[in-house]
Amino acid sequence: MAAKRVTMAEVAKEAGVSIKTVSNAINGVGNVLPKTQKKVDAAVAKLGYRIDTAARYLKTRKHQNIGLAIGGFDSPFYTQLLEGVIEESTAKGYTVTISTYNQLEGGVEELIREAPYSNADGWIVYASHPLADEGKVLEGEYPIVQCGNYTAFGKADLITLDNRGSFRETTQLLLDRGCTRIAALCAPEGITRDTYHRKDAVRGAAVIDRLEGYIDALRDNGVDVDWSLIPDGRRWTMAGGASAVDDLLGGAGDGGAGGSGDGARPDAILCYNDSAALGALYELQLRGVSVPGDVQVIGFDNIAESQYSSPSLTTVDPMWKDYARMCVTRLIARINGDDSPYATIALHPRLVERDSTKR
Amino acid sequence: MAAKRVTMAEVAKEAGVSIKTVSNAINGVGNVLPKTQKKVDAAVAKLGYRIDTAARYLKTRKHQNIGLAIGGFDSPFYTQLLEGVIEESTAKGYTVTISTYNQLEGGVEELIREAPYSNADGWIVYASHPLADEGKVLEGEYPIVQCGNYTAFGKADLITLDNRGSFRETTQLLLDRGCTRIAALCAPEGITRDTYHRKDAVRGAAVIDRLEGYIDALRDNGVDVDWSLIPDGRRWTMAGGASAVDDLLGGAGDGGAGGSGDGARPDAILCYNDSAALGALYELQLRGVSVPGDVQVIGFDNIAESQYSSPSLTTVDPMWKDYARMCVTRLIARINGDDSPYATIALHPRLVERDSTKR
DNA sequence: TTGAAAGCGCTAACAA
DNA sequence: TTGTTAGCGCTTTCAA
Repeated sequence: MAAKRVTMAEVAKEAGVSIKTVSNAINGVGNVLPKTQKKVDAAVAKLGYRIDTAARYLKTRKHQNIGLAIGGFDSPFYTQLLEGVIEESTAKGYTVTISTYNQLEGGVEELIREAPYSNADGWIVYASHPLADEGKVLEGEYPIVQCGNYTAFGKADLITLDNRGSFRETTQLLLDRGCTRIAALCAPEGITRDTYHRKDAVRGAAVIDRLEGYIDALRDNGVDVDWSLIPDGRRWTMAGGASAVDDLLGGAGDGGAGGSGDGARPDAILCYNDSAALGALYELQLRGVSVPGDVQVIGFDNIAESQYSSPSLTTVDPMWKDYARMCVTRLIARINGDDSPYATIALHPRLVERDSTKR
Repeated sequence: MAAKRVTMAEVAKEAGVSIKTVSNAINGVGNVLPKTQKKVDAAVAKLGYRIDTAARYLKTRKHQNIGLAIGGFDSPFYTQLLEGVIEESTAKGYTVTISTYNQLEGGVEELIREAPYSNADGWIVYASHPLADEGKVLEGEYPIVQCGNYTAFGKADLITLDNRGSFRETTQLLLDRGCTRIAALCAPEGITRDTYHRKDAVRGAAVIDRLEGYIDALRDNGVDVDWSLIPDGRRWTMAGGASAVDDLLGGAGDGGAGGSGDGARPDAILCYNDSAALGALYELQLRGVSVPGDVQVIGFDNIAESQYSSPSLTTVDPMWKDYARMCVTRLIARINGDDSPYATIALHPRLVERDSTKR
């Protein structure tokens, strides 16, 4: 169980130098003569010495470990964030502790409050909703980097995605290619022509941002928003996407409510995620609608399945690895004393063009 | 950055007792008079004291942290394992360190070799292939619990899934319901009627085990194995499942090699995972084959999408939470000195019946 | 039942 | 450039 047996003292004895010299040699601190370094290195190798990080912490107050907090694992995105965080942290000499807050009574806030007592030098916190009390819990000297689609109230660095800009660009691309009836799947529950002005009441910020980007582009181009092309309240799943298409094309749904379908058929469908897009693809083909011939389809997320669908799905890659890398870089800077003003960093996703859109 | 400011000494002073007493009171060790306990509790609350686990480790050699090692995040299964491990560990007062070994030059073995020098009291290692050197790296006194579909060579506890038994039972169920032509999707690359006897050369143990369970059941019932019902070498993806169905029904494939389709159409399709099953479902319906009317379909994994497909997918739930719980329980026992003989624990999955099979 | 003091493995002043 | 020494915050003998 106990694993660290060889101590610095033993290495020092073996090398015939003092403990301090061993410490210096190992940490590359101060000036150590090449021969001394060699003697130490040899002793370390011979004895199989490994530094005891917990003992080192007692003096340095640094664990060389960073924490990642997420709600749970309900979105495939978490996995990618985690993967990126592990890679980047490992590369920078940090280990990773992971914790979920969905089952905690106090939620994220409780986790953040407990963070200083963990064995992590700082935490990356993915917030799945705005923090309570205007992010009061972020105040303090403990390094926290927040990420996700909600504000950090200027009380911590925030890594986020440019959802709005991304959807605006994607919509613009379709417009540039001559599409005139671009559908957007799907608006949050209850968001329709009549309720759009009350959108602030909706908590799913990413959805709203994406919808706004879509609307921005239409308006930029003098195109009126046709709300019959924006079905609301579907889940972002294959079934949700399929049911929305069902609505748009005016057929009997397989689970969704009856739809409108008052206008002509859309010539493009912009989806809030890939699952919905795959469901849309499925439903379109079931009805004999050609993709991309009759309708072009674009997803968001670039999940693995999207490149194997038929036709393969054009989608927006959020570049989670870069996202994760940014979180880690920012956090480590803070851990090392960076006290520059907190910043919001909105990463811009990249379009991955495949067969579901025309060339 | 440094977070732990209040020390035991301060608590002792505040409570008017000695450090030893505070230690005893906090850890529930020895006999502490109720009044003394109260005084200490009050001081702890007043000062906001939190024990410094790193300092405690110096004496106890226990980090109260367990490590989880996986290759990467290429399978949704990893996420579920991780989630279960976090829940169970947290419940037992352990934090979780996570590490991936796919990018390590030395692979799992390297990670296991380094494990004793980490800040974890033991590691749960998911092996995605048999360990080199007959698991030699497992020898030593450091607690490791292996999990996954490969042997631990009797050198560590192994948590695994009863893949063979599960497929046998599922096949039996279909037989009991009168199915006579049950297809199995998909055999590993190169495993056919002619090469089956050489199956030991194949490294994907889970696949072979599942295939054998299927064959077991057929033989138990005196049914000959019809290899035209066992397409080989597909990826376990939607596309792979679709292409296999394409083969079985004798059409032009969308990526797979040309198939046989020499016999009558299958009346049931048993899939090695849900993704393939969903692809099969898709392809069957595209061809106007009714599910479950003409063909019953069963998946494996119980991924989220499977309950939203149409028809909803009958599948086998590996019960990852229980699996994870078992890993943690076993590891903590070992950490606490359990030195009973190493055991292999094969968990039995549970059938989740939905609409893709008849009632 | 509680206290005093030593020491876990390491780093960092301070000396030499 | 290297050695000596004093702790970091905790647990744990050994006494009281």
